[in-house]
Amino acid sequence: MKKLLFHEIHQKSRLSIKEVNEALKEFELYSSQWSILFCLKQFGSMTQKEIWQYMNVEAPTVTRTIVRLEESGWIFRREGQDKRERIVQLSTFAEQKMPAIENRIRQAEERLVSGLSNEEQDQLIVLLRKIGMKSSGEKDVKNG
Amino acid sequence: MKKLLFHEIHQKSRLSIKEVNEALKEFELYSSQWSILFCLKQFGSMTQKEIWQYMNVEAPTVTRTIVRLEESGWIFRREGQDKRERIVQLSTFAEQKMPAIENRIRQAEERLVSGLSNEEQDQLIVLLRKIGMKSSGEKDVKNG
DNA sequence: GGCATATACTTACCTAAGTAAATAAAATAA
DNA sequence: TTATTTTATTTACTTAGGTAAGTATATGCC
Repeated sequence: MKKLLFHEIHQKSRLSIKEVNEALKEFELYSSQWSILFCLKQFGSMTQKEIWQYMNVEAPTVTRTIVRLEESGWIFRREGQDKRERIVQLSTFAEQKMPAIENRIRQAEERLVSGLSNEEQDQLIVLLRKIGMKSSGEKDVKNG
Repeated sequence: MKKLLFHEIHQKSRLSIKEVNEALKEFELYSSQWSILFCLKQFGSMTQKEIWQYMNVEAPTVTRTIVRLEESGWIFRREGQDKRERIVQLSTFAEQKMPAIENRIRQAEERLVSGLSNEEQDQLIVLLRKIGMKSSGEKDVKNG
């Protein structure tokens, strides 16, 4: 019986999250919090909308995680020109800690992919990125 | 800046789950419920432990999902020889519905992987399965 | 047999992600 | 200008996953 790709991805995703959470324990962070910090590290200050759009999650998910990151001092928020939006920024505390955390994460990730050669790792990313991308010009699902 | 594999997998996992949940709506099922039904379809009656071991999740997760599947009539449970364990079995209702649901899921999955050739799809599964496996051959849990 | 340990499952509580609806500010139409 | 619609964020509630601890049955050792 042919196994579904969906299940394979789902399982490896759970496995990765578990590994990352384990690695983050010493920093008292969770994987979703890390994802946002990593995002801010790359792009600098961002509105919440920019964050959830980049991360491909919904707005409420980001709200919740951001609130916790703010409470624990990793980020802070300020008003933008547009008073609806809130601009998120890393705290200096976070800025200082980021390199060590990123190191720890890459270390965990290396363990996860230690069974793959470098070429295989690159190939895997290429293939993953093709998931959910239409082959030919097909209608978008947005207005179903 | 090199993007982390962890994030790629995580994103595609969420995307797949969303797609699968959408496909399952007409059957009033959720993706995790489907995963268990699919498992039982493949292997027949199983104890809860066999289910969570095969699915690589923790026991409480399976308990919760199984309870809901039982309440909505998709499965039922009976005692085994060992009175601690509970043997899970598809209901005849579920047996009848399964082919249609599996069709619907495979259809959703085809949309997800429509950007990949057949060779790429096979390659992707091969690479995914190597994640979390140490370079020197490690044993699989229960490959059906 | 009786006590200690192990096993299968459940309960309680945490993070994470989703949808739907509420709120507040901005943009647009009348 | 005022009224309507759109947009950014939040709140409430649901599924889904995890860990830790509790319960009931099996198993081992004395």
